[in-house]
Order: sequence, then C-alpha cells, then structure tokens
Amino acid sequence: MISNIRRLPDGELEVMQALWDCTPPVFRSDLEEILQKTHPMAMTTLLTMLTRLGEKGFLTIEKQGRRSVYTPAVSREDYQAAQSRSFFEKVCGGSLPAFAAALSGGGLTREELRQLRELLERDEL
Amino acid sequence: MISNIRRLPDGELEVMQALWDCTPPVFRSDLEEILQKTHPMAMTTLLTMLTRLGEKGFLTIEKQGRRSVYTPAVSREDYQAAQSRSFFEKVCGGSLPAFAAALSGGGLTREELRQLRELLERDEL
DNA sequence: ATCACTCCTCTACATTTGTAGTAGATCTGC
DNA sequence: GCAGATCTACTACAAATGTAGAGGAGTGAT
Repeated sequence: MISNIRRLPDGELEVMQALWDCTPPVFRSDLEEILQKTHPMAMTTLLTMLTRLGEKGFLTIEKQGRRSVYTPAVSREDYQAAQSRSFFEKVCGGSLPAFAAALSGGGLTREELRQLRELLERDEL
Repeated sequence: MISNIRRLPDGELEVMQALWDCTPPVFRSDLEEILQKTHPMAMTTLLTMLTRLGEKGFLTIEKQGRRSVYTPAVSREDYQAAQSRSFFEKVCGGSLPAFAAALSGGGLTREELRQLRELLERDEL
C-alpha cells in the first residue's frame, strides 16, 4: 500500500534520491559521491541518515565484509505516488480544481504544463 | 515570489487551512470550531501554533479589545503553487515524466486523473 | 606485531514541531 | 467592586531532524 509510506524529512529524502540513482550494490562511498554535488555533508552525518532510513524501513543494510551495502526497500515510484497523493490531500484539501490551479498558477511553467498534459494523455489512453 | 514560501509542518498547515476557510475577521473561536472536526487540539496548542505562524510571517495578529484577530499574510493559492513547485523539484527531481507517473501510478484515481486532465486543458487554453 | 587507514556505531547537541499547563489580564453579572 | 469566566502570553517538555565528533574494529603494508 503506497498510502502507508510516510513522508521523509528533506535530508533523508536526498539520501534516498541518491540511493535510487545508484546501480546496486551500493556502498556508502557511492552515495557520498552523488551527494557531494547536491547536498554535501560529513560522512558521519550520512551514516546517521542511513541508519535512520533503515530504522524507518526505507532501506536495508547488509554487511559485506566490513562495509555495508544499502538497498532500497521502498521504490522511488511508490514513494512519489504516495507523496503526490498526500500532497493532493493535505495541501490541496483533496480538491482537483485547487490542484490544477496550483500547477497552472505558478507551480509549473507554461511549457512544463504543456508537457505534463501531453504525458497525462499518453499515460491514460 | 511564491518560491520563498517555506513548507509548513502538518499541524501549522491545518491551522492555516482553517484560517483560509474563514471569512474575516477571524477569531480564535472560529478556528477552534473548524479544527474540532479535522484535528482537535487544546486551546493553548492552537494559540501556540498561531503565534508560530505569526513569527513565520504566514499571518498577522491584531488585538481587537482583549481578543486577537488573525489574518492570512500568505494566500492559500500562493502557498499551494509554491508547494507544488517544491514537490515537483524535491520529490520528482524536476522530472515531468516522473511527476506524471506519480499521478497516474497511484497518486490519483483514474477518475481523478480524467478530471485533472480536463481542468488543465481548460486552464491552459 | 604494529602503524596508518578506513569504515561504522554510539553519543551528543541545537533546532523544530506537537502538545499543553500556568498564570496574568480583562470582562461581566450582580 | 468582587467572583467567575474568558482570553492570551509564557513556560515546559518529549520526539524528530540536521549535523557531526569520538572511538572501536577490521585491513594492508612494513
């Protein structure tokens, strides 16, 4: 059930994004490299976040020798779907007109809107 | 600039939603009544949130006699637009295909998707 | 065996958030 | 003008979050 996926705080989400971007098996160093560009942090900070993500069930941690291998336990697609639902409900109050207005009224550019419409047509046919 | 609007924690957002739902002038009792249904909390909890929202610039507090009048300083529309942008960027990594997939892949129901497409067509013509 | 290096676990601490009690100020009915 | 009701400001505290240091344990070179 995607509805059971809780919202991650910003920092942890960035770590998950990095994890989702990697090809398994993923080691700490892989994540560190990706995060260097988007959100630099001390190595121990990264490790703290990984531990917390493990406790929350977003990833699994397995030892391979002295190193740990981090594997997503929630897919990026499921997370995005769950969070878009929750955004729709909590921020837009479950109102589609409000959601549409948020997107066309500043959330997306004119060009992005055009592309979104196109993508939605395609997906839904 | 809608881009400068920071994300509110869930509790404070619920209070703002109640505030946006009211017709001015809005007193604490008006908010209390609305929140009773969605998110009951002690009166002092509500006051704490209102104070914090004031500090964050989301509303203004004026004394009218011994009572306070609360007025939104950020419109619901601006907040929704800003947060939808930020959702698009932080959760979907700025990828429209990802965003569209999140919506069609579980974020919205089939029927909601149909309506959203319709609304977007209309808005954008 | 030992030194240097690497990797992770534990601990720590400030800030933010959710929640609410206490107390002081102000009406209001009598 | 006093008692009770009402309203807000101040204070408090636990949990979550962002950030990172200290230290122990494994590994490789000498």
